[in-house]
Amino acid sequence: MSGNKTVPTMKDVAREAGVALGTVSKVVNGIPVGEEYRLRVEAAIEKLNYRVSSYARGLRSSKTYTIAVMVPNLISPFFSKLVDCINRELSARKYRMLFYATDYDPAQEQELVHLAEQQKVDGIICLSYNPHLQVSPDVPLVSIDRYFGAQIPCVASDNYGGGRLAAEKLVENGCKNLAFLRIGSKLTNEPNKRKDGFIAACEALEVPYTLKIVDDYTPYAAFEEFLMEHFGDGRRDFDGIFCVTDSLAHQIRISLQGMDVRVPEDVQIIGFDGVRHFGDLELTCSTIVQPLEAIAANCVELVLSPRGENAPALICLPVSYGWGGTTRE
Amino acid sequence: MSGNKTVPTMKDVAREAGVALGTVSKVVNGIPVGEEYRLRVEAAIEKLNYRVSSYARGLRSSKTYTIAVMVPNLISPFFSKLVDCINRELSARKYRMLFYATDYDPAQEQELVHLAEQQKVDGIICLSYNPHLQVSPDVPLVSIDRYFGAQIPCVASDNYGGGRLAAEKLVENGCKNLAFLRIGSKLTNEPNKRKDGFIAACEALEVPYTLKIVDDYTPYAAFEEFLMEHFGDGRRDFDGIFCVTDSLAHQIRISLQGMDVRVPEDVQIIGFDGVRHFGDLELTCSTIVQPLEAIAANCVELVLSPRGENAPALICLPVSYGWGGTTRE
DNA sequence: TTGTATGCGTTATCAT
DNA sequence: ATGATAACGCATACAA
Repeated sequence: MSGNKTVPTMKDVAREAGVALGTVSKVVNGIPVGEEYRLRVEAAIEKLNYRVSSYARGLRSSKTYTIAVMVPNLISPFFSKLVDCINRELSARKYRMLFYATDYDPAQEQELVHLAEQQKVDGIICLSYNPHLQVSPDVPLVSIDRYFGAQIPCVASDNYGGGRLAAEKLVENGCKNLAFLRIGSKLTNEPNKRKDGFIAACEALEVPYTLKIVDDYTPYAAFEEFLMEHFGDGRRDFDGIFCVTDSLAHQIRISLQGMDVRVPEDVQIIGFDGVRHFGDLELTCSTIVQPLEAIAANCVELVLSPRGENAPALICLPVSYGWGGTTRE
Repeated sequence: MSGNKTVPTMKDVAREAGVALGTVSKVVNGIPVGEEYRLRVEAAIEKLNYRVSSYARGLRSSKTYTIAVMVPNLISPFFSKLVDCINRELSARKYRMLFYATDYDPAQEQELVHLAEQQKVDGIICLSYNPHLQVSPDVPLVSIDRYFGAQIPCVASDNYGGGRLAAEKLVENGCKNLAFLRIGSKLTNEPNKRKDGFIAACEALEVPYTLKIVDDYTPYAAFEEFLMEHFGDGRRDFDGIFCVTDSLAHQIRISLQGMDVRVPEDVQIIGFDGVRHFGDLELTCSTIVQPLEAIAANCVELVLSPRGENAPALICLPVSYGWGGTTRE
């Protein structure tokens, strides 16, 4: 016992094992070394309970095994499950996750990117709402759901296909008059394509449709009015509604039930995301399910792989329909 | 332009500003320095877009402004909201969050503690299911919901009071026959006190009660059987049920409705946690709400404050009742 | 194959 | 108040 109560360093291990510093480093990094030496070093490491300092290592080799992950928050079940999946994917590869929440604030997003750079992470995975995000070219960045340009890979669900699928399912279930309800950022991002796909399918199927689209700052009451207008006094203007998210679908369903409109008997509703009650129970509504595991896997794969020349600029992953009680069948 | 494409270092800033290295360091760290010099340094920092390397800083001063946070997963809305709150609290203090999910695996929890130590974090906040967690004494650790002993501060809700409150509310709402349903780890942890408080209140109020307690590995079907036994064939053995979590309350409600038992007309249900639909909409059931913001604030406060002699060993935070549709009133 | 020495970017301790 | 210099713990090129 040295009697010194400081945390052991590589030098301590070397002294304990009676070998040179470099030898310890090699053992720690899995570089071949004499069997005899290796055992001595391993024993010393065990005895001293030694751990490499990732700060010293990061300083020296600027490889930190850390990825920064940035989403608006962890309260929304969609985001939190996404981060959960990314974390699993990173853990499996022995990477650590530095987490940042942005609260949809572009300035904070920018700030966090800087923080992440300062932290010298090996890469950044972000779901950003800042269209002008400035990112230093020497830290790999992968974007989810927002296309920044060819130099920044973007991973997203097949939002367009999801919109089509929603319309097709509703029609297949007998709907004759459809509506698309959307609340969210006006910025061009991948989820906007949900509407495009929906419209395309409606037109292909020659089914009439109505759009109700409002921005983030519009109170939900705008939808209440819309519903009152089309379902008040026994009116049943629509028999199929596609909502841009499961969250909106949930709220619409509550509102309709408050108006004595039956779901799914009078109106069928399809949401988007695939959110489940308590994260892993039933779907909260019939929905277009986003493949979160696949999205996460692709993000991690992209952010860790050296930015090859032939790196894809946009990866679009297939969605699927999931029944959750708000449609027939 | 130096033409050098490497990231700028403090030395570069010093050269650019025509001052010494130490001066730059002082400016960066807010240590008083001549006005003239400060401006020159700040200009150089701006021009070169310089960022301190937290790895070099961590190596030198072993202060990393990073806290490791460890919970079983981010899928459960309770955990994800908890982590969201902790993250907010850390961000406000300019701390970063290193996130780890454990999947309830004790071995993995231990592994992650080691990783966190290696990472040389300034502290660890964890919600652990490993009763034998070994943690090095020189990294501050704060535990949520599990009391490890006087040397490790624990932050928890007033689970006992919550159990009492649940029973009292049910009785206040007219219930005559209560049941407590629990699924979860058998390990002694703070949430176990929910049952104790419930029982205490039932006995004080002289209301009959029944317990149905199973462990994590029991399939949910055990509860189906229990319900069939007490509510099948028109039986109504209980008119008030206290479930150990909102998640269980949700499942019980679904099962009961499938048996044509009306909630809350025939049976009132109270859960525990305060989980909301989509994180911020209505409560998923009538429930005992845990003060997550307060829990997070206390954890962060404790983990960052030097382990004083008079540091509390257990902080118990008040819960409240929230109506969520599964009780009358 | 093993040991030695240098430097990564900072901070802190000295002289100046 | 400012400038030079020595660590911090590790990886690696180089010498033995």
